[in-house]
Amino acid sequence: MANCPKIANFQTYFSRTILMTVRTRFAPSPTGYLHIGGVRTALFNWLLAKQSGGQFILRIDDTDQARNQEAALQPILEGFRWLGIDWDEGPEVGGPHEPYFQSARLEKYQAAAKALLEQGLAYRDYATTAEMTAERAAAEKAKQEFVYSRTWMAETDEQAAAFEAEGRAYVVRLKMPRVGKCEFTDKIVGEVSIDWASEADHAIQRADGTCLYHLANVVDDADFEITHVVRGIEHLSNTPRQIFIAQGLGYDLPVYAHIPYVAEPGSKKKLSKRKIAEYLNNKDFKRLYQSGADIADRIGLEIDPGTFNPVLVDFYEKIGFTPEAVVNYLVLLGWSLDDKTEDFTRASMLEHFSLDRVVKSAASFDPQKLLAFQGRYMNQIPLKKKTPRCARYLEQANLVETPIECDQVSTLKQIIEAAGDRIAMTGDILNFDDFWVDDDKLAYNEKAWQKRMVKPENAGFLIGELKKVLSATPEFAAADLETLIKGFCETQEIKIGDIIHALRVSVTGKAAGFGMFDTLAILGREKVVNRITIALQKLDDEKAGAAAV
RNA sequence: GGCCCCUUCGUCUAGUGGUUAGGACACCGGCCUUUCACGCCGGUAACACGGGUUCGAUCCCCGUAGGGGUCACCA
Repeated sequence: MANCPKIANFQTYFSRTILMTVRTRFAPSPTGYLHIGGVRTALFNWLLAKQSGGQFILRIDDTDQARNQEAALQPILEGFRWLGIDWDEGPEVGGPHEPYFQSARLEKYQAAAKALLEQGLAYRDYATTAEMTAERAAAEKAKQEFVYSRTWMAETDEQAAAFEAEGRAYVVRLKMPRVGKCEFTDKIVGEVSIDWASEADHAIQRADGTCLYHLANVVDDADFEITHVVRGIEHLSNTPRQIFIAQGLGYDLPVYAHIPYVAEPGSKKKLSKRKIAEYLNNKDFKRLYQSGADIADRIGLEIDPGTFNPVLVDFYEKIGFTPEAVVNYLVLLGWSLDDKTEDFTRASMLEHFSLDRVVKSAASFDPQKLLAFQGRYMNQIPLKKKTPRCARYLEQANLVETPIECDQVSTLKQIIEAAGDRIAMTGDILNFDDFWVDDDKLAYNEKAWQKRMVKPENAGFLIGELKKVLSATPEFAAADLETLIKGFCETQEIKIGDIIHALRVSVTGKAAGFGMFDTLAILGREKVVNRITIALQKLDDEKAGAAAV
């Protein structure tokens, strides 16, 4: 072979382009929500396929409910688009194996069921639901594994006719082996060995002729030429029966890789979107939720408990997370490259991802770490990109015109620059609403007001004096203001801290914010002076009121 | 309950038959500072337990405990 380069080349070519083309898939049900655990599974699939030039396929598992499917599908597709997880074949993009909706593929499944029936690998079962339930209950009562008696199994047309004469209808069940073991290698779990006998005779076709998940799944995976089935570990116990089906139908088996589920914050239970009320007891989860809820509230977004949920990706999009941050966080949830690398670009993920390094145990969702990634990514986004994103929130909160006006944009840019990493997600721009509200509508933080204005005896006097200086100065840039105010402090023989807190409350109403000189400069002389006047009036009124009592 | 899976700081994880068990987030302390953040410096903190095997086990084997998944005419 060594002296026969042509063949060697051919082999390389052949194995890369034909044998090794990786095709993976993600198969959501159109429920309307994209679960964060599901996204991670999809991401792993996507990475695995794309890193070697393969294809990632989106298939819609809607064998059960066909109603209102289009509406329920959109949020899922939008979520993937937002995250930059694109699909080579599937809804809206089509592909060579259309259709990609299971509801439209029934004939294929029925043909497969028929083939299994003909080979004696499946049978018509005429048991009623009640009879089946009774057998199951008996097994449970005896604390034994349920093994169907096959009393109502029909393997010949004569038997079938006899049951039908009794008015019975049939489902098609797999005739599972009852001896030996099903053995297969899982890329993550390792060697798996399960007794065939522990596999029930699972139904693959309903009485109404429609087919069930396991059959549809196997048929589609083969039809779509899926090479790697990467899915949640909850499917591990489904694998033997799917192998049984695939072998019965003469398919090549895909590579299986069962990844552990994403667990709840602070527990090892599977993360579930329904348990949000419970998760809200977790202080980190609550904080994440609350910061989102605050933003949603300010932009007038209706908080639908069904969708506004940190377990769903929708949530992050709505409050201004960066998709790259979410993806980076998720890729490290159950996978790592080495002992230190944490920041991954899409390219480096593609370069380094491998199933071999997927962790075997479940990983808890950690809102704090997600937030940390988000903060880091946000910092790297250039001002030019941040500005329009932030503007959207101001518009939605009616703090600026829609669309935002030109001079407002330049103010916004200054705010974003001055705020720096205080804006961790785009929606945080709403924390700086004080720049946009009318002077007489400014809300004052009561605690700060009391502490900085009311309690210090000379606060009013100092602010009054400062107002005179600020009114008179020709320059109003941050650097000039710093010199001016420091000079003012020297004149008054006070420390800068003695005036600046009172000043901040007076002009922003808040206890904290970014640099004071920046704040003044952005606000501009007119607003600053005006707000000080209003604040001093408020102080006077309150003192007069207090004296009267 | 049957079957299957998992177990390293609070969390995500790295790691090896001999390491001061590494990193990140969080937390605590300090510095910086007009507040809040950031940043910088430092710190606390883990191999579930019990038996083996071995000169030596976090690492290999067995068991125990704990946690979890799954047992549909759902997907």
